[in-house]
Amino acid sequence: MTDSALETTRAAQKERTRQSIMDAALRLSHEQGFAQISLRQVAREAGVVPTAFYRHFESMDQLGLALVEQSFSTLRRMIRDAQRDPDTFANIIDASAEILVRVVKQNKEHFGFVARERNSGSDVVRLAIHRELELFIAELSVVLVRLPHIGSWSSDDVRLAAGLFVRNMVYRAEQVVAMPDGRTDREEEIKDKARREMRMIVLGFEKWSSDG
Amino acid sequence: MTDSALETTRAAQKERTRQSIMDAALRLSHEQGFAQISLRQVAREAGVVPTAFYRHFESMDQLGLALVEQSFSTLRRMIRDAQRDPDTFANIIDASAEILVRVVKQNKEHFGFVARERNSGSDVVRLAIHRELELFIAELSVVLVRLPHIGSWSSDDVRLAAGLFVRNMVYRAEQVVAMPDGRTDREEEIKDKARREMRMIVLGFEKWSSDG
DNA sequence: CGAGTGAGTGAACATGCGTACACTCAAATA
DNA sequence: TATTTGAGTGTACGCATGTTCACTCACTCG
Repeated sequence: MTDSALETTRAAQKERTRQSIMDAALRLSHEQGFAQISLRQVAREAGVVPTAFYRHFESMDQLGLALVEQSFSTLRRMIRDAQRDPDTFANIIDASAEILVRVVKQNKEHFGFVARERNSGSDVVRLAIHRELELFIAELSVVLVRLPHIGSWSSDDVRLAAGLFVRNMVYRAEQVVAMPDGRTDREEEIKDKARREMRMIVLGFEKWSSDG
Repeated sequence: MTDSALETTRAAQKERTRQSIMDAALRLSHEQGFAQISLRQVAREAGVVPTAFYRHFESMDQLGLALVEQSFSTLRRMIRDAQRDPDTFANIIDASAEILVRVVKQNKEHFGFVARERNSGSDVVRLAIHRELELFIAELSVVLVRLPHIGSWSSDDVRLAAGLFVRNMVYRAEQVVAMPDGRTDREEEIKDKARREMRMIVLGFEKWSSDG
């Protein structure tokens, strides 16, 4: 009846199994891609019999949707933290590069999942990711519009700029995910490239607004 | 013995079958992704018995590599044509947007294949695509370096800029591929967005060189 | 405490898969 | 013309898959 940390109730045990299925799927996806893995593989990796899978998800597609949701809640936490950080407005570029690399490194499975499944796999998973990325771009637009040069732009232009930013961040996130664990030199290199790219884009912003 | 157009020699027939296998794979990939399709599906779609597949490719991976090669030869022809076109230097942005949409529309299967399989599927196909994209970025760098503002940059910066350009073009190419056939309004919209994005990036180029 | 619920089990199934093998029979070659 | 070659065939195999069904038995709740 209590909901303490070491819960042994039925509901808590079910939740634990559900999570171990999701973790197993994330782990296997990392090596083969979500669309390539089978229900039986997931069940095996999760230490559960294939039929037990159905107690938690009605199909692999539903599992995929759950993973999309979980991954993007990580992503949203990232942008929320970034907005709270006072450095963000002082120097949005360095702060963004820093936060990007740090958070992605801490959540490789989730970001890897989004980056990988964004353009492949089942339609339902791909569409869910694209919808979430659109939402993410919309959120970033709200942040951008408060920046010095951008306040006066059309909302269409802001969206376009936010899209450029997000797609570039997703690309660099992919590289962080692909990075071998020990290589902090590669990490600095990626951070530096992300920084320079963002600077190029932001410089474009400035010129854009002064032109028109 | 002659090599006329309607060749019926053994070698010509073999080539025809090989091509029909590649076409079948491209068609099926469009709907399910290359990694999801089976050797037997490909053979069936090509109108050939499964074992005949092995007369032409030793595995699905080898088929995938052949498709990467064929797709990129299309891409390379595109950039070569763009360089020949005198308008390109006069107005690189409008010309690029125009060429991008036109050529991608004419080769949806190939561009779709590259866009889709770039981040998924078998390791060997993914790595081959990334290598080819690096080559493509290198080629574009050679074009960029001859533009007014860029001549004085470090080669590292040129590469970075070329990367921004190529990744954005790949993204817009994806959209053209995903576009329903009749929708020329969507086509103009994509072209317009590509143009504005490239302008933003290029404006960044100008400021970059005046700052640095 | 005693009945009922539902997470997890284990056997069974039809299906599609990759690949091995022995084959045919037209075109190429000698 | 007689022989060789090799693209395409047909059968057969063992294996992994998704889903079904009847089951157990610990936990929940009246």
